[in-house]
Amino acid sequence: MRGAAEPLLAGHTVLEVTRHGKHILLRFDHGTLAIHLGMTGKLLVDGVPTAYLRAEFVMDGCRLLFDDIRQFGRMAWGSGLPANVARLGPDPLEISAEAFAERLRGKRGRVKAVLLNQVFLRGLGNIYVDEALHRAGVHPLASSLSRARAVRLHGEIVAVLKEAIAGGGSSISDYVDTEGRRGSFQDRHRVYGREGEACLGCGGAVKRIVVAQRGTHFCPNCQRK
DNA sequence: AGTATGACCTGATGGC
DNA sequence: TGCCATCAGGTCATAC
Repeated sequence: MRGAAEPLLAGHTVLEVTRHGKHILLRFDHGTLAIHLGMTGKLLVDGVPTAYLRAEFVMDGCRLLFDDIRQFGRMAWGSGLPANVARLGPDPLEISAEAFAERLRGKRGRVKAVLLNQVFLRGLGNIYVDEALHRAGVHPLASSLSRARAVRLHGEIVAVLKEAIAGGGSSISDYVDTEGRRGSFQDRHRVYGREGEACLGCGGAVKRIVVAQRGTHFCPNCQRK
């Protein structure tokens, strides 16, 4: 490895690669390296280094590059899990609908802000929150949901994540996988980035507001508080 | 506990 | 043509 973590990792072996929320975990025999891609980060296998190279992992058989134009990405190390990773909430694909509903019931505040909070639920970013809320018919400013609506929301979160993963993710500008391939899910966004365009459900105009300091896209007709 | 604001960072975009 | 302001978003620090 070349980069800040070189003395820590030189000579050690990657035992396993997993995902934890938005973090990619490289497990070693003496601890775990968590990599967060931020917005524009990329992990590239045998890629071409750019001016934005953050780290290079030189391994038997390949080189793994951590490239990040905007430099919002970060790496963290822990002898177990890094602390900022260990404190994250449950994975939406693992928690049951009932447990999700119960967890949401204990939260006050706007549902969009709650879903973006990685300590509440790990892995959802701005795009997928907007998409899941639209599918579930829930207004981003809703502040308390019935149990039935919470269960439905969980189902739509799971559906959106599974479809996005199957589509290779959303490549708005920078995202590519380790082979440099763009995702296709951006073509299936129903509200995100579609301000002023027709809602695919009712034909009305998609509206954009700011919630929790994030651009928020929704249909005022299909999504209720 | 919630909400808001600014900082970080660079490229794309629009106005003049 | 070119300069400048603005925007995009994940997380964290800080303040109310």
